[in-house]
Amino acid sequence: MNTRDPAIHAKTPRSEKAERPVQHKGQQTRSAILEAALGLASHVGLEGLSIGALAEMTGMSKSGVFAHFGSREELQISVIREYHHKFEEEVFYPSIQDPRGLPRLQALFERWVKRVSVELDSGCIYISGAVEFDDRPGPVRDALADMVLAWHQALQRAIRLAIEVGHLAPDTDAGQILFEVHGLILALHHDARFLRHPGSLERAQQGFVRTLSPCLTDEGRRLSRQRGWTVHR
Amino acid sequence: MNTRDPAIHAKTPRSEKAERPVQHKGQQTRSAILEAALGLASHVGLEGLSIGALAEMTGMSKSGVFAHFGSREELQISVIREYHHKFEEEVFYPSIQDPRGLPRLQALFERWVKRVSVELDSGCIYISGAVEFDDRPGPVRDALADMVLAWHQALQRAIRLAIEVGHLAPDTDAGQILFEVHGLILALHHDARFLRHPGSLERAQQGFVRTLSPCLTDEGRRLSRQRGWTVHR
DNA sequence: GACAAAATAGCACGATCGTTCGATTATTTC
DNA sequence: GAAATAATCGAACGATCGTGCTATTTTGTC
Repeated sequence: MNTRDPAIHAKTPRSEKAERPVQHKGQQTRSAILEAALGLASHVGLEGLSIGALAEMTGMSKSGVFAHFGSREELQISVIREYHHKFEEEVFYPSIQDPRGLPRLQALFERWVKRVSVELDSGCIYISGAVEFDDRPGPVRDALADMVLAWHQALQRAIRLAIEVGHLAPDTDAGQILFEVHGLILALHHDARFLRHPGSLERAQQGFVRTLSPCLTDEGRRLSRQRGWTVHR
Repeated sequence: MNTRDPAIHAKTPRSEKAERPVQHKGQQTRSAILEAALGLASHVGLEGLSIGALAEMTGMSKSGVFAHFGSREELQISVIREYHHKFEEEVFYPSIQDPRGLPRLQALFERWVKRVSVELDSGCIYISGAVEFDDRPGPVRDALADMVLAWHQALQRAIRLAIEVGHLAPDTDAGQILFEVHGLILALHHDARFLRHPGSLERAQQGFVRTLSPCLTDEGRRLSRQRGWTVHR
């Protein structure tokens, strides 16, 4: 179901549906606009989003597009929420099917990597948004920060779980691991998208095993070997 | 001298001075504009730079500002070059005074960290620019990529030097180290500036020693101990 | 099919953007 | 100090931006 309770909980309330006459045409074109906006924002950023361009893409009038959101800010926030939803659907949910511990952690990382690097040609709104709004307070920034924080906390939970099930050493600093792994994703985004360095994907993956390597327990080492992890200097 | 040959070589030719009548008033206000632009761009990004805002900041007319650059693009490129120059002056040159090997590498990292995190309140144009222009071909992107690449190569040289002098193991993958260390800086920029997490600076520093740790030779380990590096899991 | 409501279009507004051009002031050169 | 040149201003341009208002069309309900 698409109304599934999000497991990457964001603080933003989702109860905005109180329509009476059950109309669907509106929601339908709203979704179409949102999808176009998502594609556009991933190229030109959330700040680069313009209602005029969106109108042209969807073949509507400017005011027609505008009416669905009421303001540019609300449009931006909606785009962020839409991206969060897609991110949950493509990265989080499939990965928590894997058994907790190293397998799940690797699944999360792998899908995250895929989303950031290859993912057709669209950039990551979490990353570009963070740069655009690190100096701009307001509701857009707040919404973005909520989503990013929720995702980080979900990741940290997965790391802690790997400690609890005995794949990572008990004195492992989950926050530190998260910081470094997040850095790998950001470096990947930078090198692959901006510098267009080939081989960045392998660099990120190698970084992942290099980061976790010193934290592995005997059981974790056994698991990682059987998953084909090879760690170079 | 401020016309020192840049050691972080960028491919862009610097021979644009062919003035005859030795005028200085122009260059002087140009510098003032550029400084204001640098401050503004570090807050709102290179794309957020507007000539109108710059005119207001410097107390000039729009066309007065404009005349110094001839186009918005040229202004952006000039800002990038100015930032590169400042970066060289504050990060690169002071660090290569340190002896080659681990000391120099740490000095480079430390100053880089400082530039990205505390540096008053201004963000890093290399980082924000990379996100803004990863999808936007053109001369601005090219200029930015040149500068970033030059800096990365300078760093990689420092890493290779650390291998050559025997602080890092001979089979160390310099490119991989660069990738991961760069990731630490990006994560720092993200967590400190966007999420405003306290303690991000320590996370980055701990990440630095964690990344280098498995590559240290006996001599490198001795050196790092005497520099007070403590590596946790 | 009539009626109500929702969805969309059309038009105009003030603002700001980068840019051009001619006039004016400031600076440098002789 | 005069002449020449550089630096700056002021006004205007077309474009695009977000937004508000009023029609008009489309949709869902009975």
